[in-house]
Amino acid sequence: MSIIELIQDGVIKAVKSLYGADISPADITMNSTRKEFEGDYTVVTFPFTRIARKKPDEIAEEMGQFLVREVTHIQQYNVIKGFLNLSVSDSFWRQFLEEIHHNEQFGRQPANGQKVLVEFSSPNTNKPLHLGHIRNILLGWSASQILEAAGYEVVKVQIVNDRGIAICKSMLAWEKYANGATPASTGIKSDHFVGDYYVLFEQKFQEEYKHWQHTEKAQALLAGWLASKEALKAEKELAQKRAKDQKELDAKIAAGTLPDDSTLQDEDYSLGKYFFKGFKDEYFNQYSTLGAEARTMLLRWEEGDEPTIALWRRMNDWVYEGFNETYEKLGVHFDKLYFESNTYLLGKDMVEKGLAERVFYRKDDGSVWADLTDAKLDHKAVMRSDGTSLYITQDLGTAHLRYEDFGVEKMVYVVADEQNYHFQVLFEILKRLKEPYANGLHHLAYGMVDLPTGKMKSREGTVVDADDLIAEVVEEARKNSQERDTLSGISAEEQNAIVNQIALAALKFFIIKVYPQKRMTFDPKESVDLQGQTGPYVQNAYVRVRSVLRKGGELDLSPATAYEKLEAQEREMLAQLYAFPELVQTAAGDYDPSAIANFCYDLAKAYHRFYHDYSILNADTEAAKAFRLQLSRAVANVLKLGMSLLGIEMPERM
RNA sequence: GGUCCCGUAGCUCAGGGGAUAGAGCAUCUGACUUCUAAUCAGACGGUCGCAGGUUCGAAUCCUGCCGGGAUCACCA
Repeated sequence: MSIIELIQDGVIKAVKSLYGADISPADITMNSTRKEFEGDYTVVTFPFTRIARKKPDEIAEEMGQFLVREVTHIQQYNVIKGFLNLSVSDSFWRQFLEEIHHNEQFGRQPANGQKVLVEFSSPNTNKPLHLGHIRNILLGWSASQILEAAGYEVVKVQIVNDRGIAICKSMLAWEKYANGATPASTGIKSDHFVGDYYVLFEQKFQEEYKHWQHTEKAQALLAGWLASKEALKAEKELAQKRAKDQKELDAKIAAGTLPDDSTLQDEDYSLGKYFFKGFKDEYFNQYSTLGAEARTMLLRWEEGDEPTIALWRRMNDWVYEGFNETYEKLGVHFDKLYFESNTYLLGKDMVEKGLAERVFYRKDDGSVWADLTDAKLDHKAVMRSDGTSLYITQDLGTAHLRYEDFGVEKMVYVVADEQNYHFQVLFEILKRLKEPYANGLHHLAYGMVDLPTGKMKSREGTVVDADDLIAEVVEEARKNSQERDTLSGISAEEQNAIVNQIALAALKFFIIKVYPQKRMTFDPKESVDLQGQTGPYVQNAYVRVRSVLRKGGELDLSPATAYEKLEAQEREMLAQLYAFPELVQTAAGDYDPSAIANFCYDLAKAYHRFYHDYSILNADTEAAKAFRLQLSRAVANVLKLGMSLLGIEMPERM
């Protein structure tokens, strides 16, 4: 039994013995004692006033006496305004520390025999990875590590969107404009190389589109639209948008972030522009030459045309090579990759099964639907009238395939919160199809990443590239490292490795510490901070321990048993360490890496303060010295494991 | 418009029924002959979006409103 359970048990007995009532652990409010008061755990006695018909202070007093008498490890108590603060005996903490200080895996739970699959990253192959992918990857990796620590067997996968019109655009642009250039011939990182051709396609297409807008055909279409009701609606919408933009601009000027003579002049609120913006897809599909060529290429790909497939393979391989470099820099890897080119036709047998079991119905036009209105969702199409698959059809099939591949009872999808509805629908359908893993599905949704200047928009070129960002934090860490001379004694190679560890700790911690479901603002300047509530701050606590342990050498730690009176700061850290295993379980249950990040920070903070206030190697007694070395080691172990659950490595020095 | 997520210090975020709401950044002030100062201590900074309700007790739970975002395709 844990000390917390012992106390709860004691409280239940106390209530029974003192007031003759039966309560359950759920009726007890217990927290760790606030720093400003003496004690380790606090029982709130207000809820018992009704049962005892006494004042909180009286209850606390009686209960405190009872617990000290009846619960072995409760040494003393004090009462403040109805709060019963309990102190755990020094010997309990000493024994706890004795048990864990040498255990580098303390906090890791034994295998629970369950298997979980985690899907994350899941990029498209037409563009390099960006900041949004980084949040996804870090959350996915971290969630995987946490689940593993909580006892699950974890399978890490991604689904790669390697097919479709987007990659065809890159392929076409490369074929038309590259003159045989390759990543090797240009020296450009290979996924960026492919992305450049995607961008080039969009440029050429825009040029073509602009040109077309002046043709008679285009002007006639515009004139027709201008006479329609939609144009009236659009006019209102534009007027509203203009007013809103003006208000924002005024606010910025008032705040002094923009010069007083700023205007909205550059913005085009004309109806013509509005129309052609909305008409873009139709133009692409019906009028554009480049659009026709790209669609032809997709058709050829679907027919299995050899040269097209060869080009597709070649360009996708470039992309994977580039992605792998980025994954390696981030320190993540996958157990299996699923490719949409293999899975996009899956799910049709599940549609059949669903029809047979009346989970789906067929409309007159042949399309197949699920009626989810009784689950407060809508009707959802799962197959087109021409018998082809939809996105969700593929997801149904892929889920089933994964179950066949791995026999998992849980599946976690790390996907941005814009797809919340999609996953509600997907999970509901899988439940109705009675898939065996249907109750173990979870969508780990996370909010978009904004920049201090606003949303990332590819059209405006404000997307933060993953590789650039990593390079930037490494550079910052290098500069900082050079300003100190702490690494002068070691090889350049080791220095590099450490600088990398520090840089990535800064970046990763900055992102993971935020609760996943929250939209977050990513300030590049703050993300490279190495001080304060940051990854390097936590690393530094670890490094301090390592340094002390190096200096301490092979000391005999057995005198620790003679350490008599623990300091408040020591007890605080012990209580933190004590809570770690349960935190791992909670974080796994909530799929919440930010909880681990915040814990690591709090523990590091407590250690930094302790380190400043007390001497370890020069402690007054051998007992204190041995005890503090044990404590330091335990803290280091937990920090190292905790941070590893976030995908962050700990350097030995920094 | 329906549904979902978010609103806490100037900024970035913790806390998710209990004590006087906490950190970091920024600003200011102190602490390195002593285990790594990537550290520590202090000052400054709050109508926890607003209004009701439940409760001995609400930043936390409920309802309504306001603000921000997402989503509501035989797209992915």
